[in-house]
Amino acid sequence: MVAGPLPTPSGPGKDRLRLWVRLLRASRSIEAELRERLRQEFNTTLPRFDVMAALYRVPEGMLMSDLSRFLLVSNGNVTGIVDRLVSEGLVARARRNGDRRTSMVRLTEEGSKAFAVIAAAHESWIGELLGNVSEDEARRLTGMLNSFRSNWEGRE
Amino acid sequence: MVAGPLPTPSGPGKDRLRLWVRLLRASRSIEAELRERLRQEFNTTLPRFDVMAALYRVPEGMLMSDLSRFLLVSNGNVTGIVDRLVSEGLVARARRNGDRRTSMVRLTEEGSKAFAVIAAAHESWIGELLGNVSEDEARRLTGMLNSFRSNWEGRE
DNA sequence: TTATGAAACTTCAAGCTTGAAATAATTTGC
DNA sequence: GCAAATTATTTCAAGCTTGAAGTTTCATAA
Repeated sequence: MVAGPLPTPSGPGKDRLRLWVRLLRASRSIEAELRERLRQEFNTTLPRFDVMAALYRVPEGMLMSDLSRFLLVSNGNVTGIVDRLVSEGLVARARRNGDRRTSMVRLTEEGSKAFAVIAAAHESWIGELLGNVSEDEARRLTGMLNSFRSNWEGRE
Repeated sequence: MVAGPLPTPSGPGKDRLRLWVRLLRASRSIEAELRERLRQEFNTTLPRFDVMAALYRVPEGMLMSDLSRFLLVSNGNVTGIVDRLVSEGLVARARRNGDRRTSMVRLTEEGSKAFAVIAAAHESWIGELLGNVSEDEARRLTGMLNSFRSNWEGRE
């Protein structure tokens, strides 16, 4: 995945392959740095941050399945992460009257406060780590990344 | 990480944050698709593919530590993946005379043949999944991604 | 009704991943 | 030479991740 043959290859499709390798290396580097800082500064993890970020947008909460779809991870995965967040008092499950299979998951008051602090740091880290990209360039890159999403997304 | 607040936020730094979210979602989607196909078609995993791809470039082999640096994963991680590849007969460890702490890890004949087949499929998958990106656009995107690597890389 | 199927979750085993601690071998400084 | 520091690797516990199998609840319809 990450490898790029050393005598730089050429041929049809090689440019896309190279793009993918770069994309993956970029996101892995940034992820590694964020994970490290989240651990050092806030004693938390990236998956927990992801879940809290998703919930922060929606005070009324989300279903487990919505959460898993939104975060692009499996159902069973979310169960474990939410379990840990619940045991830390940052997240709460609320059984619903209508459908007893589902439960709304939401940030607790404490979780919401904690997340706001972490999110502020997170945003400034991103600003630092992507500092070489101008705001304008960032917008253009974002647009280009959008364009190739449609190709495989929404198939499941 | 993946979350983007729904009432689209604005302000200084928001464009970089949005870029990061897109970048991460893009690479996660593609990774998920590749992982699925590697499993279905070749009964293997992304980490194993990564290790084999790294080794394929260098017939004489790599040290464990070079492998871990190259793949941006921890040392202990590589140990486990290489262990499994060795038990599958795809990779071999060779103790060196010079330095008995280290061992050269290389693809076996079988591993090399197997990888060539998988790599061809992989490249065509990438061509398919990034089909919306023209070759020209791919080159430009790659260049832009390069530009912001230097900002945090090579710090450790 | 009531069975049949679908949907929302959880559980589970296997594998991946990390950071820290442990081992072993080499290098450095005295 | 030899202690101390460094380097290369493995081991380990904890957590993340997946796909598959299992449970409970709901929806459909004969």
